[in-house]
Amino acid sequence: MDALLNELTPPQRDAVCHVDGPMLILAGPGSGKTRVVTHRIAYLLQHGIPEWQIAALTFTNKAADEMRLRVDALAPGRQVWMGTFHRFCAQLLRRYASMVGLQENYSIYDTSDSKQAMKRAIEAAGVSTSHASPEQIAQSISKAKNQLMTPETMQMHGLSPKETVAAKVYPVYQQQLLTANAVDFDDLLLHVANLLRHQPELRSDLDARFRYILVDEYQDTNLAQYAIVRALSIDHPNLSVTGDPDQSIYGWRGADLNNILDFEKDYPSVKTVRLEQNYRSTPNVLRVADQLIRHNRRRKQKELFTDNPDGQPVILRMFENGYEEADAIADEIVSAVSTDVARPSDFAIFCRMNSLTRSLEHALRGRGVPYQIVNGVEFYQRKEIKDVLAYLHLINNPGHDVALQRVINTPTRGIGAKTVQRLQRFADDHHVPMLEAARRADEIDSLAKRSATMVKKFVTLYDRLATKATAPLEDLLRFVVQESGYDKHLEKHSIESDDTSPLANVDELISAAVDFDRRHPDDGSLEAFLEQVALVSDTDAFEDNDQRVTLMTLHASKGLEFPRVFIVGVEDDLLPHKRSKEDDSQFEEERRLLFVGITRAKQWLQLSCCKRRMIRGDTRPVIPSPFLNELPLEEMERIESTARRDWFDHDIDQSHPDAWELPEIQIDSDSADPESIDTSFDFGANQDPGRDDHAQETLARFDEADAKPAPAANAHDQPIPEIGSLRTAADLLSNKRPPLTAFREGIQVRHYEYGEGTIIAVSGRGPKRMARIQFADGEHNFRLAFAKLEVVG
DNA sequence: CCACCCATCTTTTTT
DNA sequence: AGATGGGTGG
Repeated sequence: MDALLNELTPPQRDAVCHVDGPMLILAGPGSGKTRVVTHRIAYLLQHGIPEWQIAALTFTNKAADEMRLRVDALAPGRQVWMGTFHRFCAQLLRRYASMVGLQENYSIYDTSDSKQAMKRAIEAAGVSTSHASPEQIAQSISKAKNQLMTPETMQMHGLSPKETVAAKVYPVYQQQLLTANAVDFDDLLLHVANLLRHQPELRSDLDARFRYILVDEYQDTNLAQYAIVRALSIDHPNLSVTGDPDQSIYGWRGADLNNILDFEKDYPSVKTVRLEQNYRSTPNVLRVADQLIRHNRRRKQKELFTDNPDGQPVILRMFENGYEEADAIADEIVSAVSTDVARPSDFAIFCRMNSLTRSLEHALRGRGVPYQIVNGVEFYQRKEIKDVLAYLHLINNPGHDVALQRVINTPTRGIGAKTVQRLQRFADDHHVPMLEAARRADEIDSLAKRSATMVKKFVTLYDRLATKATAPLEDLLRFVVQESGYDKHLEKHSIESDDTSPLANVDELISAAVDFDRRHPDDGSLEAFLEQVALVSDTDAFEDNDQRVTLMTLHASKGLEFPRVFIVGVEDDLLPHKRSKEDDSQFEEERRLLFVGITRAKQWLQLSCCKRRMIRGDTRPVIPSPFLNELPLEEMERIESTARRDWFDHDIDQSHPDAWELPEIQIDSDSADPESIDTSFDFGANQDPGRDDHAQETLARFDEADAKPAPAANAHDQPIPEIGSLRTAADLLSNKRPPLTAFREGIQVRHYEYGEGTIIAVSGRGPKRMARIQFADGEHNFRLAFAKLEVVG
C-alpha cells in the first residue's frame, strides 16, 4: 500500500492522503499535479471508497484520458468516472431530460449549429442587428447562461445596449432550442445547474451518489460549473479541486477566477496544499516565467522552485517578418534533427492565433519536417463531414432544425431558399420542428405545388433513411450516403485538391464510426456516437507519441509539456491581443497566457517577435509585446534577425521607419510592481502603483541590460531611440555575420560541421538565396540567410 | 432554382 | 489572405 506514497514528496503525499472534507490544491506548473490527483484516486479506492462514488471532472477529453490511463496503471480495472464537465452534464441530462422539457434523444448544437439557430432566433425576435452583430448577441447570451441567468433574470440585469438586444433574443432562441429538442454547450451546464437548484431531492440523491468529486483546472470554472460542483458537495463536501490562478486563461468564456481565489471562503474547513516545486523546467525557464507572472495583481503568490539542473538561457529573437520567423524556426528544427540533437516530437510551436500557423506550416512542409497542427482545419467542421453528420442528427432527433436546413437541399433537390423560409415560418408559427412542417407541406398555403411535392419527396427519403436508425453505424452511414445521393454529389463537386478529398474524409468518418461501434457494442449507438462527436475538440486529436513537431495555440498548450518550445508573435496587439486591452483583467489574462506557454518548456525556450507582420492581407509594422519588458532580459539571450541588409534594403518596404520604436509600456493598476503583490487572499484592494515608478523601473531594467551605446538599427540610420527600446537591446546582441553578398561563387567558406568548402554556385535572392558548396565529403545546399557559414581568410 | 462571382468581414482563445 | 454570404446571370 505504501508503494503508492513512496515516490511522493511530503506536500504531494499530504494531498494524496486526504480523504474526507474539502481540499484545495494550488499547483504550480509542472508540479506533479496529475500525479497527485491520480494517486489520490488510487488511494481513495484502496481505502475502501467505492469507485462509483468518485467523479473526476476535467475541461478537456485529453486530460480525462490521460488521467484514466494513469489511474488504471495504479488501480487496474477500477472504473472511476472521469470526463469533462460537459460530458458529465450531458449524461446526467440524458437521464433527467424530461425534467427540463427535453427528450432523452436531445441533440447538442455545436458552435456553428447554434450560430445558425441564433440567426433564426434573431429574425424571429424581430430585432435589428445594426448595432449588435449575431456574434455579439450570441456572446452576450452565452455569457448570461454561464452566469446562470434565465431570460427573465437577464431582462432585469444587464442594461448595456448590446445586452438589451440580446435579452430580447434570448427567450426566443431558448424556445426554439426546446422545440428542436436541442441544447447548446452552455445549456448542458445551465440545465444541470438549474436541475440541481430546483429539484432538492434529485440534488441530494446525486450528492450522495457522487460523494468524492475532484475538479481539475478549477481556475477555469465558470459560475455554472461552480454551482454544479457546489450543489453536489453539500451533504458530502468531499470536494477536492486543483488549479493554479496563474494559469486561468478562459475568462473570455466565463471562467471566474474568484472561484478558486475564494475557495477557502466557500469551504472554511478546507485543507490547502501548495505544490510549488517544479519538476519540468530548467531554472532558466522558470525564472522567466516567474518574473513575468509577478506583474499580475490578482493571484496567489507562489514560490516556484526547482532542483533541475541549469539549462540554456531563454532566447528572445527578433525577425524582420513572419516568413523569416517561420523559416528560421524550421531551419532550426531541421538543423537540430539532422544533427541528432533532438527529434521532431521534441518541438512545439505556440502562437496566439491559429492563423499564425500558416506560414510555419509552409516552412515546415517545404523542408519535409513532419508536423501536426492541433486545431487547424478541424475535421468535424468540414462541410462534407457536417453534411453527413447532419443526416445522422436528423435521424436521431427529428427536431434538429439546423440539421434539416443543412441537408434538405444537399444534394440539390429543387428545394430553394424561399421554400425553406416558408417551412421555417410555418414551424415557428406552430411551434413544431421544421421536419414536421415539411410533413404538412400541403397545409402551407404559400408553398407552390411543385415545391410542396419536392418537400414531400424529401420527407419520404428521410423516412426511408430513418428505418436504419438502429442499424450498426457503418451500415447506417453507408446507407445514408448512398440513398441521399450524397456520394454522387461529392463525386461531381469534389475539387481535385491535393491531400484531402471530401470523399476520403467521409470514409474517415465511417471508419471513426466503425471504431466507435466496436468499442461501444451496446445499443443506442447512434445517439452516443453523436454525443461523442459533439463533445470532442481538436485539442483531443493531439498525439503525443507521434514523431512530429506540434503546432498549436497557447490555449491548447495548457497541460502539455515539450522539451523545446518556440513561442511566436510575442507582439503588441497580438500577445496582449488587441481586443483584450480594454480592461485589466483581460490584460492580466494575456500575461497568464504567455506564462502558460513559457512553462510548457522543459529545457529550451525561444520567444520571438517580428518587426512587421502580415495581418489580414497586408503587412504592418509591429511593436514588441510589452510583456517582453517584464522578463529578466539581462539573463536571456537576445538574437537579432539573421537577415542581411542586402536584401533587407530592397525587399522590404521601408515606409514605416519608426516601426521599431519604444514599445508602449502598459501602466495600469494591473501591472503592479512585484513588491506590492498581494499575498493574502483578499484581492479587493486595487491601489494604483505609481505610474512613474513603474516606468522608471522598467526603463532601469533595460538600462542594466543595455548599458552600451547602441549602433544604428537599420540601413537608414534612424536616430537611436532612447534606452529602453528593444531595438537597442536586439542590436547589441546581433550576430556579427558577413553580409550575404560576401558569399559568391569561388569563395572559400567554413561550416561548423562540414569544415571548409568552396562555393560552386549561388542562386535566388534575398532570404531565399541559396548556395551550393563543395565540401570534402560532398556537396551541400544552404540557405545563406540561415546557414552557419563564415568566409575563410 | 442553381451556379458562379464579388464583396464583406473576419480572427482570439474552446466545450 | 481566406471564408462566408449575398447578388446576378443562366
